Amino acid sequence: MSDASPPAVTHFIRRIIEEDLASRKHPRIVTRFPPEPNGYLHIGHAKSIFLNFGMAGDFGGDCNLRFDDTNPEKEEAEYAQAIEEDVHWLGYEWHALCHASDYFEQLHDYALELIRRGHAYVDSQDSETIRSTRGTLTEPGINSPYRDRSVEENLDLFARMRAGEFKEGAHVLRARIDMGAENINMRDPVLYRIRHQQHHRTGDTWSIYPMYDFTHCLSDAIEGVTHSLCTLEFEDHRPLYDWILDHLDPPCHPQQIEFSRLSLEYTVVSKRQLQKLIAAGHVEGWDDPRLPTLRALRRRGYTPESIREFCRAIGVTKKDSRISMNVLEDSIRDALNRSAPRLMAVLDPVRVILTNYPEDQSELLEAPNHPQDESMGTRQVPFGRELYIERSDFMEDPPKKFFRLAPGHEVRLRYAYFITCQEVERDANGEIVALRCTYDPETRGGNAPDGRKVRGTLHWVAADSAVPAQMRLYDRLFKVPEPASEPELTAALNENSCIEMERCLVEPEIHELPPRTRIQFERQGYFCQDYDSSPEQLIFNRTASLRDTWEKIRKRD
RNA sequence: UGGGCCGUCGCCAAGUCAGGUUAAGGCACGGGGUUUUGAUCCCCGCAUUCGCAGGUUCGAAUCCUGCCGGCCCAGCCA
Repeated sequence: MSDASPPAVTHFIRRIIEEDLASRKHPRIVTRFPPEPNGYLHIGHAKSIFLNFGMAGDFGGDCNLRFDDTNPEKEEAEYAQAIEEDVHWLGYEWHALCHASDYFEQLHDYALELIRRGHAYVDSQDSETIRSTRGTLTEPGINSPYRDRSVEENLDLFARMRAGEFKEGAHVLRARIDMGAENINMRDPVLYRIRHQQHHRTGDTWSIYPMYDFTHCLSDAIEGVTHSLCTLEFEDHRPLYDWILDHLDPPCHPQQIEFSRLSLEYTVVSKRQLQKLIAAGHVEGWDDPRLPTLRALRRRGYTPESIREFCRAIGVTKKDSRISMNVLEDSIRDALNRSAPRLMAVLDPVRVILTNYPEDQSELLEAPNHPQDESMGTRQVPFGRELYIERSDFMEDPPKKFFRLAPGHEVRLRYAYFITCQEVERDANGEIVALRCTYDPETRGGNAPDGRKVRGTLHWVAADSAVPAQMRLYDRLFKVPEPASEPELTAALNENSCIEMERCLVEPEIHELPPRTRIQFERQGYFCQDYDSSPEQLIFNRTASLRDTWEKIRKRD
């Protein structure tokens, strides 16, 4: 239980920054996390947040949160709000909260300058024509007939585009680069398009909106970003990023560096696919605990530090990769093992009657709240003649390696007594309704004075004080590691991704803990109360199960 | 088939730019120990080999050449 923070992981971006600082290329670094406010953040965004904010933090620089809000038809203030919350929840504070839309006027000035320098022109072809004249991967494009308009005409047309004189699609502003470029992004890319749409921040003041490529590099430059970190698919855009900055006089020329995006096994992160699952009712919403969105992980019980640890563990490279769920699970188990107080809860109860325990007697037994951390204190657990244990902890005809309860077997009830099963009671259908057991009064607390050992220790709750609860046991959403490449996404869904246990029982101590406390129900896993939970109707989400070696052995044999 | 990028253990990933003896670490897996959670924790094992084939060199995962495999790009999306 050391609290030494894990060593910083070295990677190529960290090394570039170290070199730039050492060479005094930059006295200090500035990064930015630039989401488009058109959806909720997910675990993939966490990697980028961790990288951008992490590098700034590690080197004493700044990281801005910048909304890349250049497309009014897809963006909403609601998403921006949620993104701010999620970044904060992950544990980060931005240096400045920025919006690309804050730069619309400056961007427009830069566009004017590009036109004056003869590097941009207004094209009046329709989008269909622009597409068909762009060429293909192997053939060059052909010049627009409007490519050689005079600067004056371009300026006039662009001004009228801004003034809203034209309908959408009538004209666009294009960079004048090279229709024969091998890199398709350099074939006179569109810089501005006409959109008569309400923008969530600028309202109807603009009827032209800048494209990503024009906006991003200049926004970075305006903010003094030194290292513009983005994912691999923008690699082909870097020449354009540099071209725009090289053909204007921006305050600085940031360096774009690309890294591979995160993909996780057994899940999907694309907005389109998540939306589909929600719309079809396969999950409850954007914060359904089975989803990889940050809101969902939070609801499920993941801690911000466990997600940061996950991001640290996976590293940063340019290699396409798919991370195993085990890594995510390991990070939350590690965090919660250290911090979660322990309690007992029985998910699928079977009654136990201690035939030799006095009627109407009860007592309180002391139990530590954490087996390795005494500072977490102890609690009193009520015990009595009638108890409940886990149905799966009893087998009438057990295999040899089963050292839980069985007829004639003696086991320990954790922090309580040794008990021995004497009799099995069944109802008319043959269902087990109760186990009649005897207890050994000499073993109070869980140790036998004569030194005899038992192999099994079971969790339990007392019948008259246990608190009813519902538990939701989550598992991977899909049954295949790469659902996104499945022909039919929904066919790959794991039908057991959420198992609701309705008749669970929790020891009464639960009422002493704050509702969002992440706890370990011993031998079961880590849980926390769901948003739907109330003191009258407790509902728990299982964040992660415990490692289960017995289950592994059982399956193997 | 144009351009860009990538290939080190089942999954991640150091190391590659400035070649130097037996290729970090994590997850997973296997074995053992401690244990009142079959949890945790601790120990041990886990790539004679770095996509493949040649070449340079006293010496190559690192340099050169040629292959093979994978990802991305033809939105007035980001």
